[in-house]
Amino acid sequence: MWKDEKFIAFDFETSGKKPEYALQPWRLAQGKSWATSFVWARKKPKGWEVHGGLQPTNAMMREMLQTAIDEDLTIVGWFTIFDIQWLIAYGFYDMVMKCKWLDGGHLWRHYFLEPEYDLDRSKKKSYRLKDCVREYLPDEGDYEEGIDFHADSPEARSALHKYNIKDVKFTYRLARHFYNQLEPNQQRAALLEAACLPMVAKANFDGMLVDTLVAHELQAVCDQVAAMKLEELAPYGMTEKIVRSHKQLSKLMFDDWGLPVYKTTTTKKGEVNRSTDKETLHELAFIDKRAKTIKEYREALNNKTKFANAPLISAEYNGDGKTRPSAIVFGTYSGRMTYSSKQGEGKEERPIGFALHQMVRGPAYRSTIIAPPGYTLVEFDAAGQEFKWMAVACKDDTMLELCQPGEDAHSYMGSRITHMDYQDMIRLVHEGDKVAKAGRQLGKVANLSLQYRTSANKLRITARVQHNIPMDEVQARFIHRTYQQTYRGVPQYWEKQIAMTRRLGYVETFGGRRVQVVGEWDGRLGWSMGSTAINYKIQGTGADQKYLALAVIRPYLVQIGGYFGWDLHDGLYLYIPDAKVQKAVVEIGKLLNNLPYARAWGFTPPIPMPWDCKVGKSWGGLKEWKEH
DNA sequence: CTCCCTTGCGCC
DNA sequence: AAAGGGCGCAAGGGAG
Repeated sequence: MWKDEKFIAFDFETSGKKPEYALQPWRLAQGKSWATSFVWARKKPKGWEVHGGLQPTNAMMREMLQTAIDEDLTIVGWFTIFDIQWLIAYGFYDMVMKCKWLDGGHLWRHYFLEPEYDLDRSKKKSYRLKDCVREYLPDEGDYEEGIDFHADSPEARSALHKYNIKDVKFTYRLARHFYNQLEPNQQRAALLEAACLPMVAKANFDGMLVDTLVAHELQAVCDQVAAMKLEELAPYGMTEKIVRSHKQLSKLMFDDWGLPVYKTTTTKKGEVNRSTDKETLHELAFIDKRAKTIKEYREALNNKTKFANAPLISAEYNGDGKTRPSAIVFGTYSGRMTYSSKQGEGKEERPIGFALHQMVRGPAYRSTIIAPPGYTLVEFDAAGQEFKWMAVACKDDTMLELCQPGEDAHSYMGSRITHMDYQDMIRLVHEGDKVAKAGRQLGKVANLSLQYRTSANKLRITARVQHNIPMDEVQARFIHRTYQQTYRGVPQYWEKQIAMTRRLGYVETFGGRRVQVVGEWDGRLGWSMGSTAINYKIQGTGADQKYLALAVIRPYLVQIGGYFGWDLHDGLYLYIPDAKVQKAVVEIGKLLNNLPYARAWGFTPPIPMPWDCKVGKSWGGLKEWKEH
C-alpha cells in the first residue's frame, strides 16, 4: 500500500522564446527555453506541504532532490520523463540518478489498460493528466481553462503557479489511487518499469549524435538510386509524382501498361482499390521487370525522407547537431517503448527526431548515428527473445530443449522441413554448405512466422516477399503442418491461453503486467481478442524483461559514467566511456545473463536467457563482441 | 489552407 | 471463410 510519508509529487511549467520551445528542455542551454514555475508537495496528516515557486531557482530543485535522497522518498510526476529532463537541464543529473521515480500516467495505464482492437475506434485513449482529472475527479472541472503559459503579467504568473500546484496535487492523488488499485504483482511490475525513468529522461535530453557527412552521402546515394530507377521507367510514363501516389501508380500500371490486377482492397466507403503494395510488385516482377524497378524506386524515395533527411533536419532544428527521437515508456499496450520523431500536432508539428524504431537495417542507414566523442556504443540483445518466452509459456519439450546452449532451433526446424538429419545440418551449415544454409533459412522463417496463428498462405507471402524464397501453396501448407507437429505445445498454448483469458478477463505476463481483454469472444473481434491473449503474454514479458534489465544495470552504468542510449524492443543500446568498454561489457553481460527473475517476478524461467553483445563507434558499425 | 482518411511500409 | 501482434510515419486525395 501507498504510504504518504514515502511519496512526493512534482511538476514544472515552462516557456521559451517560441511557445514550442517550452517542450524542449535542451534549449535551456541555448537560452531559448526555461522553467516558469516549479512545485513539489507532500501530504502530511494535517494537510498539504507545498514547496517551490515562480521563476524557480536551483535551490528549490536541490531541496526537493535532497529531501527525497535523505528521506528515501519516491518522486511522482505525470509523464515524469519530461519533468526529469528539466532537472537534468538545470544540472542535477547526479542527484536525479540517486532518486526513485514514479509516473502517475503509467500507473493509470497499468490499472486501466485495454488494447485497441476496434479499428473504428481510431481515436486512441489519451492519458494526459487533464483527461484523468476529468474522468476521475469530475468536480474539479476544466481547471486548465484560461491559463496562459507564456504571459508575463503578475496576474497571469500567479494563476500559472496556482495551476502548477493543482497539477501536483492531482498527480499525487491520482497516482496514489491507481497504485492502490493494482494487485501486488502489478505494483511490482510498475515499480520495476519506473526504474528506467531517469535513464530515459537523460537519453531524450541528450539525443543522438548525427554524422552529418555520412547522412549527406546517404542522401546522395538515395538520389542516385532514385534517378537511375526513374531513368529506366520514364520512357513508360513514370514520374516521381506518380510513384508517390498509389492511385496514380495503379492507373499507370493497370490501365496504361495493362498489367494484370494482382489483388484489390475495399475501403470503408466501398471503393475498390487495385493494390500497388510490395507483395503486388514482387509478384508482378515475374511477368514484368518494371515492377521490381518501381519497388526499388519507391523504396529509395521513402527511405531518403525518413532516414536520411529526418536525422539531418532534426539535428539542424534542435540546434545542437543532435537528433531526438522521443522515447515513450509504455508506449504500446504490451509495455514496449515507442519513439516519436515529432513534437506537437498538425501545423504545430516540430521535427525533433526520426522514426528510430523503423530505421532500415544495415550499415548504410544506421551509420548516420554515432556515439559521442569519448564513448563507445554497446548493444545488448536478448537472443531469440520471443522464441524463448514462447517455449517457456507453452512448455513444449522440443522448444525448451532447443533453448539450451549449443542447440540451433532454426537448423532443427530446417532439418524437419527438408528431411535432413539435425546434426548433419548444423555441421553442413557450419561448413558453409549452400543447400543446408537454405534449409536453415526455411527453418528460421518458419520459427519466426508461425509462432503465432499465421496461416500457411501468409507464410508463403512472407517467405516470397520478405525473404525472396520461392514457395508455393503446397510447400507452405507442408511447412505450416510440420511446425505444428514439431512444437505440439504451441497450438495447445493458443487454446489454453484463450480459454484462460476468457475466464479471467485479462492476460498476465510473467512479470505481472496485465491487459484487460473483455468483449464478445464469438463476435466480430473474437479473433483479435484471441490474438491478444496469445501474443501479449510473450511480447509483454519481453517488455518486462527489458525493464528489469534496465533496473539492474542502472547502478553499474552510473558507477562507470555510462548512459542508456535507446531501445529497440529486444535490444538495449548503451554509451560506455571508451576506457571502460572492455570491463563494462563483461560486467554488464554478467548482470544481464543472470537477471534476478525470481526475486523480481516470483518466477524462474527454466531455460537460460542469454544476451548477445555488439560494440562499435556507430550504430551501423557494431561488431560482435567476443571474450578473449 | 488545414484536417482527416486511406494506403503502404519500416522495425521488432 | 479466414484471420499473427505491436507501433509511427509519409504521402496523396478529398472534405470543408
